[in-house]
Amino acid sequence: MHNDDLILTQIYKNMVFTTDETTFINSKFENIVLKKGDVVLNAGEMVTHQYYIVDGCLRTYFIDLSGKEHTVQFAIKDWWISDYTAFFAQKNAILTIECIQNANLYKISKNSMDEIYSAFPKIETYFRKKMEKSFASFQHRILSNLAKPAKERYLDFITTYPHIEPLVKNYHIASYLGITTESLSRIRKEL
Amino acid sequence: MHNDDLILTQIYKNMVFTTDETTFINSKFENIVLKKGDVVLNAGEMVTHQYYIVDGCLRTYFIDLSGKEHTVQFAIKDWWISDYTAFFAQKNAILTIECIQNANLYKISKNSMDEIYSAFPKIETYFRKKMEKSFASFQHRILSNLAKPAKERYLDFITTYPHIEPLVKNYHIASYLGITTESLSRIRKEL
DNA sequence: CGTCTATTTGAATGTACTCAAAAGCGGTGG
DNA sequence: CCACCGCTTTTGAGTACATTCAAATAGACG
Repeated sequence: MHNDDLILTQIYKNMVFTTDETTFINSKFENIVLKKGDVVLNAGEMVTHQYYIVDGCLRTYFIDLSGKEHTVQFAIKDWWISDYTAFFAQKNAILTIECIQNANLYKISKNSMDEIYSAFPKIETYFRKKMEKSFASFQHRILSNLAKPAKERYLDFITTYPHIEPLVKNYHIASYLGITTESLSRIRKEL
Repeated sequence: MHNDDLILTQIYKNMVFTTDETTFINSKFENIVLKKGDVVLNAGEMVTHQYYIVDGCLRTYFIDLSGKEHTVQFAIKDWWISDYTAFFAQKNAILTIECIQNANLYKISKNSMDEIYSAFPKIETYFRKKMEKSFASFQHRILSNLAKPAKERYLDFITTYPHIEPLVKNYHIASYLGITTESLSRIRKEL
């Protein structure tokens, strides 16, 4: 299989395109290889792209006024990642995107996405539905943060994302759960 | 102006439709009048509709295992409200939608939305963008909950939603901020 | 083995919580 | 007009949980 075909078969599963369409869409993607520790996007920079993860693990985080890091999202194989708030509005990032396990990505610009949307309404539908799922998982996380104590949130995390847990450090999980590393350590001791 | 025209001019501002299109879209909406205390949707029920608010104020809330209420969203004039997680997936609600100030709504079913989407891709784009904004505000709230102490979250709330604050009780705000009424009272005393 | 990073442990502190009770506010009916 | 009732907010005292800061262990890797 030709390398360019790989993008579409992975990203737009179950969709059928002509050769011309395939060529058009593939021309909008660019491959990137990252090493652990690499930063794809720094807070403050203009956000022009979103990233599809072929393999590896990344996270987005936010640094608050007191200097503390807060992990917003982890992302692994077959997930999309960006600072979406800034991406949608074409503004400067408040999040930093960092590679935490060697990764292989495809990036695509917002402009290219918009071109694809107008050329292929099916893809807009596909992304609207993805967005709806993200919306649902964000809402679930808000409820979880409001309603559950740290220990249960930790248990939820490791059961909901069993594939992510082994790829990330405990202090990443702590910053995702909104607690300190020390508190997470104490929670883990109780289990 | 004929009453039916009102729906479209309010909801789909800046979009132009023919008479037939207007008739088609308007036929999908149904008007509802609610009084303070009325419940539009109960947790556990199938979620088939979303609601556009012409006037009044509603909220969605979640009741956790210990019986505590957690307000997920407030909504006023010109906002949409539903249990979107359940609405998108056509599942049973985990949220309850309650009217907290006499309200006038238009409701529309998911099926009707899908029909409108396929007939008018512009409307799908419009809703995708709305979804993107909701996504952004949810993310903002997650960051805010993780990064800021209760006092700042309260100040953020009253400055971000000055039109909502006078319509809701303090205990609603507390349950939105994730703190108790007593804590909110103490925070307010300090200001 | 030594160094760097990550995790754990301890002790003191602080913030928000629970439970219980008092005060404030708004509307209704006598 | 005022007394009463229900609902909302406030106050107080004791408690629980997570935090901070500092230091000790445990792992990973050259």
